Amino acid sequence: MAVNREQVLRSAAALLTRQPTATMDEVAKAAGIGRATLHRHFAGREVLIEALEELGIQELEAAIDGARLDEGAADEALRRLVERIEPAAGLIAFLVTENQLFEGDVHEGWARTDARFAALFRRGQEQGEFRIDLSPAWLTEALYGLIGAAAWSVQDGRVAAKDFSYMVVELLLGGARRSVRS
Amino acid sequence: MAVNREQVLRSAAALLTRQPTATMDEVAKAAGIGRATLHRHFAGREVLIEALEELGIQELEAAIDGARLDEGAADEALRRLVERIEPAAGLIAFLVTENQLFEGDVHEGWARTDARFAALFRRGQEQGEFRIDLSPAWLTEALYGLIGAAAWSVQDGRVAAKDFSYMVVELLLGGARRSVRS
DNA sequence: CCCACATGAGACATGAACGTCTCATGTGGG
DNA sequence: CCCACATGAGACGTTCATGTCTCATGTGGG
Repeated sequence: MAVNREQVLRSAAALLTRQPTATMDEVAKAAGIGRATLHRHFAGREVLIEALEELGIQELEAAIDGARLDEGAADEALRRLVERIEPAAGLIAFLVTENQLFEGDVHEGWARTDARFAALFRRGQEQGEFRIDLSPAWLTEALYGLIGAAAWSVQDGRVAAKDFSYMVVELLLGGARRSVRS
Repeated sequence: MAVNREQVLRSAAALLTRQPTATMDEVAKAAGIGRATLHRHFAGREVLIEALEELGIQELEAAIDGARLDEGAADEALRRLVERIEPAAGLIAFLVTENQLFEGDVHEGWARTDARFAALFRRGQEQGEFRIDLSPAWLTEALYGLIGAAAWSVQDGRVAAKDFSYMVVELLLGGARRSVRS
């Protein structure tokens, strides 16, 4: 009887990832509930987006935790990270774009994840694994960008879904990893 | 007296790049003209976006032409390309996001530029400069993604504007260029 | 078994942006 | 100099999504 909040959020995330401009009515339909019920659980579109942001950050932080970024080689840690991010890539891409669109204050959680990403890149630089001429801040932004590009490409069928993790990690690592150069 | 269409498009591009959800009224204000006049030149928001798309593709193709992608080493060609794209990066990022949002048929121009990008990457692979385990299609998407990430980062002041070209090219090339690996 | 309560469907009001229209104005070209 | 014409300001009607409300319904728990 009682609506499963988690389930509603999941279906909303899935829909909005594909169709960011979807109506509250469409979100409700996608969740298999009425628009009124949707409003009873999420007072408005803004609240719904905030809840999705909460969910996305939660999953992102879970991925970071699970990847144990401070253990082992930095490139291996990055590999573990992207693999764990993949399931939430679509949602992350949606939220990043959403944050780009509206100038309202950003959720504090993003600062936390940004810092943890940057810390990984900094560690890699200090240990001599990553090149130092690309700042951790840029590498962090680039990671978000590549995740979004890959998520959209897979969604539109331009590239195979199974290659997601490989493509992102290999492209980013190749650029971030210090290599023999002339 | 007569409104300068080009100038209106430029200011609209500048505004929408920063604020993609800007109103027609805001676009008009930004151009220093009345909303009615804006409507006289661009029948509706959709028409305005189409005109901006035309402008963006035009600049992108001009950048591609100027970069002479089929001359010299592929990595140098890519370097020339990104340098010439930079001035239009914000507009390109806006248009790519816009295309991602709406499911309406995409402008044919994107297929042309995509093909020329992919051709460059393919040439690099065939000449042994670029690694072959990342498809030209993915490298093309990654290039768009990195350009967008860099444009937004610069816009928000997270990274320095002068580093734009260097950051994009170095990260993308490092990943695409075949390097000594274990 | 029965009632409380969450739900679904839909009506209704609101607000925002859009597109159209009118009219006064001022300038630029003939 | 004078008139045609593009412009600016704003009023107006329309559409669309949103948010609120009511009411009938059906189920689940006591």
